[in-house]
Amino acid sequence: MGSENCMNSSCGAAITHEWKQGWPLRSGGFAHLCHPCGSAYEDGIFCKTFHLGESGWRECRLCGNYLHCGCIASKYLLDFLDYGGVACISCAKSSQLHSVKRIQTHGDGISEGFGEVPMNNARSNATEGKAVSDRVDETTLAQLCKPMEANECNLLPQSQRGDANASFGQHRGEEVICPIEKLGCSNAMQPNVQPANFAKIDNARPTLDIRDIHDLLPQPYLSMSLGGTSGNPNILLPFSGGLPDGKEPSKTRSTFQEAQQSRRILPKPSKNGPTANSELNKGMVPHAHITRPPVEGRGKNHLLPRYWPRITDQELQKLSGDLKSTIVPLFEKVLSASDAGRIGRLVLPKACAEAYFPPISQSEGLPLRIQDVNGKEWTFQFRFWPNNNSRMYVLEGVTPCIQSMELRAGDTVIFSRIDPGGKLVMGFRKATDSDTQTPKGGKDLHVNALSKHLGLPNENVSQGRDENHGNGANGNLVQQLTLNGEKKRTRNIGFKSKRLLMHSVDALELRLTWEEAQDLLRPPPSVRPSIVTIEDHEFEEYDEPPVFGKRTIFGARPSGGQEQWAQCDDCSKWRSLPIDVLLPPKWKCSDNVWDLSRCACSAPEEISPKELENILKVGTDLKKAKVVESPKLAPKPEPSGLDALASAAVLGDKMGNVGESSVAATTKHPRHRPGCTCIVCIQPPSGKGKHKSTCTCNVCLTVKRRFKTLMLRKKKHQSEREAEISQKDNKKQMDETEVKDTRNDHSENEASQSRIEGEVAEAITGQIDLNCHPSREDVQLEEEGSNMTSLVAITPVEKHIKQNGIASLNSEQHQEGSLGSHLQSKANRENERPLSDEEFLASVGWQREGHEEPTTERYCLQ
DNA sequence: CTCGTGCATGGGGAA
DNA sequence: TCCCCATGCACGAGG
Repeated sequence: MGSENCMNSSCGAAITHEWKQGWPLRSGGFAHLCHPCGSAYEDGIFCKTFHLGESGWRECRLCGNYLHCGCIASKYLLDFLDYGGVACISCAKSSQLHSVKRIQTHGDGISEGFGEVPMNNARSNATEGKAVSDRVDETTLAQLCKPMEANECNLLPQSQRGDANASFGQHRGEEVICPIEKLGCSNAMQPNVQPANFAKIDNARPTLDIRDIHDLLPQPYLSMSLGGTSGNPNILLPFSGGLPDGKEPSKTRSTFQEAQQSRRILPKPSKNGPTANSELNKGMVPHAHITRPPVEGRGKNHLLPRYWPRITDQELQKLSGDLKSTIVPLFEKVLSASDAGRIGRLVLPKACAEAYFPPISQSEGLPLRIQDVNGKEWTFQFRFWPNNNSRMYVLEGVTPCIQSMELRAGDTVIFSRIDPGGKLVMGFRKATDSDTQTPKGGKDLHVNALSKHLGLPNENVSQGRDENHGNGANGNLVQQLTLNGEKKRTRNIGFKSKRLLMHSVDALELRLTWEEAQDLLRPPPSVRPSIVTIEDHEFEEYDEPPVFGKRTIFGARPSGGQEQWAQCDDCSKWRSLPIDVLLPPKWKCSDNVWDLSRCACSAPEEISPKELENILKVGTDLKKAKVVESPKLAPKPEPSGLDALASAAVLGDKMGNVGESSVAATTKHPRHRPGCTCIVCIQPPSGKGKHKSTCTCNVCLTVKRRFKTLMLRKKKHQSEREAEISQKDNKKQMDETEVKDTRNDHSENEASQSRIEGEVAEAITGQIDLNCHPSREDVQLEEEGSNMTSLVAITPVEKHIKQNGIASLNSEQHQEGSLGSHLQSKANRENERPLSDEEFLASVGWQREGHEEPTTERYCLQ
C-alpha cells in the first residue's frame, strides 16, 4: 500500500489491518480491498476496476443488457465505468467511455478463463492481451450480453465467487457474512479475509446453505444462458449432497475444498508481477477451510490446456441467444485407445475429476449419472485407483455409451454441466477427417448443427432431443458443443498424444493385411542393391529397409499374359503398366513413361469401365473366396507376425496364380513377379501340387536332408539317454548328466529360438536359411526332433489344406508342412507381441541378414 | 480361454 | 524433478 488511507477520493478511509489483507492476483501481485468503499488496490495501486462487488448480474449502463460478472463474458466484455457500474466493452468502446482499464484477459484466452481469477492486474502484459484477442471475438462475445436471468448470482463456482468477490470487492456498505464459519469451517490461515471473499450476494439470501455451496462448486467462467431449466428431479447432481463419502462437511473434502481445488486446477499464470506468487500466497489464500486434497503436490491439480473445453465464439453466440439455462463446459478429453477400447474404462484427468466430479474417498467410488447428447442417461461408476501416491480416476462402464456414440480413439468427449440443476452431460466431437465433412468444412458443419439444435430457421429437426428427461435441448446443445471443427480436433489430439497425430491416411495404411503390406513393399528407391551369390543363387542386398509403394492390380490379358494396372493419384484413371514395374507410393499419369499416349490425365482409360470393373472384381472375388475357403487362415484381416508367415505357407502361390494384385505375382516379396526365376519363385514353399515325391528342388532336398539328420540325431540321443539311465546308480554322474542336460536345454532353447525364425521363413517362402550355422543344427536335437516326429504322424496341415481345398502334400511335404505347422504354433506362442520392423519385414519375405552377426544391419532380398 | 478387475510401470509433459 | 496417465500385466471368476 502506498497510502495509509484509501486512495479513493470519495472514501479516504484509513487503512485498517482488516483490509490490508488481500488476495493474490494471477499476476503475482496482491489486491487489497477497502471495506468502507469497496475500492481495491493492487500492490498499492488504486485500481477502480476492482470496485465492483460480488459476482452476479450487472446491467450495462449503456445498453441495458445484463452482464454476468465472473462469467467468461465479463472477462472480455466488461468495462468498469468511471462513474460506476459496468458496461459492455462494445458499448464502452463505441461511446468512448472506457477510460478505465478493461478487465484484461490473460494467458491463452478463453480456456484460461475457466475458474481463473476473473481479472488481471493492470500490469498484464501486452502479449497476454494479444493472445486473447486472437482467440476471442469480443464483438461476437458481446452478443452474450443479452438479457439473461438476473437471479443466477450463484452460478460461479465457489472458487470463482471467492475470486470474483475478492477481485471485485464488495458492495459498499453491504453486510459481510461468513458462511464458512456458519458451516463450521474455519480458515485458520486468513480469518480476516473471509468476509471480503464471501460477501453477501443479496439481502434475501443472507447465508449460504449446503446446497448453495454445492451450487457454487467450481464452474468455468463459461456460463451460457440456455433457457429456464428448473432442475430435473431425476438429475443426479454432480455434487448433490456434495459429500458422497457420507462425511461431515468439516471432515471431508468440502465444497470449499472443491472451490479451492478448482482454483488450483487453473494453469498458473506467468509471473509478470513484481513479486512471486508463491510468496504472496503464503498464508494469504482467500478461501476458507483448505483441507488437503487426496493428493498433494506442486501444481498437481492444474488443469492442462488439453482438457479445456473448446467452444467457438459462434457457439457462444448461438447458445446465448435464445436459451436461458446455463451450460457449463467442464472439460474435454481425447479418447485414448484404452478409453475407447473394450475395457470400458475412461481414464479421467485427475484434476478434472477432482474438480468437477463428486469427491470420493473410497476406491469404489460412486455411480455417476451422465446424460449423453441424445438425452439418454448413463450411469457410470466414478472411481479411482491408488496410483503411486496419487489417484487415477476412471469412469467405468462407458463402453455402451462410447459405442452408442460411435466414438473411437482420437474422438473427444466433452463433459459439461447444465445449471441450474448441475446435470452432467457428456458430448463428443468426432475426430473425422475434414475431407469427409461438408464442403464448407467442419466449422460450418458445426454452426449448422448448432443452429439446428437451437431451433433456428432453415434447420432440420433437432436430433437426439431428449424426450424423457425434459432436458433435450440442453443435451442437444451439448452435442453442439462437441462439434467443433477439424482445426480444433487436430489441435486437441496434438496436445497429448503424438500417436494420435497420425494422419488418417497414414493410419489407414497401417491397417494392412500382410499380403497388402507385401503388395506395397518396394526396395528402397535410392539404394542400389549389391548382388551376393550363395550356392549359385543370387541375392540382392540392401542397406536400407524396403519402403511402401503404390498398390497395383494384376490381371490377365485376353492373350493369356498378365498385366498390371495402376491408378493415377490425381485423376484416378487406371493405366496399364508393364508387368514388372514397381511404382512409388505416389504415382500419376504423368509418371507413366511406359505409355506415352496415356501419360496425361486427360487421356482416356484404355479399357472400358466394365472391363476395369471385371479386373478389379477378380481381386475382390479372390479375397472373398480366400476368406471363405480358408476361414482359419484368414479370419483376421491383420494376422500378425509369424501367424502371417504360417498363413503364407499355406496360402502359398495360390493367389499368385490368379493375379489379385502385385502380391499375387508370387507370395514372396514385391520384387518377385511372374517370370522370376529365383529360388523363391520357382519353388513355392508349401508344395501345393508342385512338389512331387521325386522333386529335387532345393526346398525338398533341404527338407529331406534336415529330416534325415533330425531322425539320426534323435536316435543318437535316444541311445545316449538310455546309456545315461543305465548309470543312474552313480549319483554324481547323474548330477553331471543333469547339468549337461540343463546346459543342453538352455542352448537348445536359444538355438531353436533363433533357428525358428529362419526356418519359418524358410518353410514359408521356400527359402533355405543359408545363414544358419551348420553347427547349430547339432542343437536341434530332441526337442524339435520329437516334436517334428509327432507332428509328422499327425497331419494338421494336410487336414487344414484339405479343408481349404488345397491338394494334399506328399509324405515329404507333410514333413515340410508339419514343420511349418509346428513352427507356426511355436512361433505363435513365442510371438504374441507386436512385430518389430525386422519381423515384419521377414513376414513379408524380407529376411534380415546376419543371424550370426547381429551387428549386420542389412536387408536381404532373395 | 475369455473377460473383468486392480495395480504397476514408464514415457512424457509440466513445473 | 515431479507426477499424470496410457497401457501393460497379473490374477481371479466364470463359461
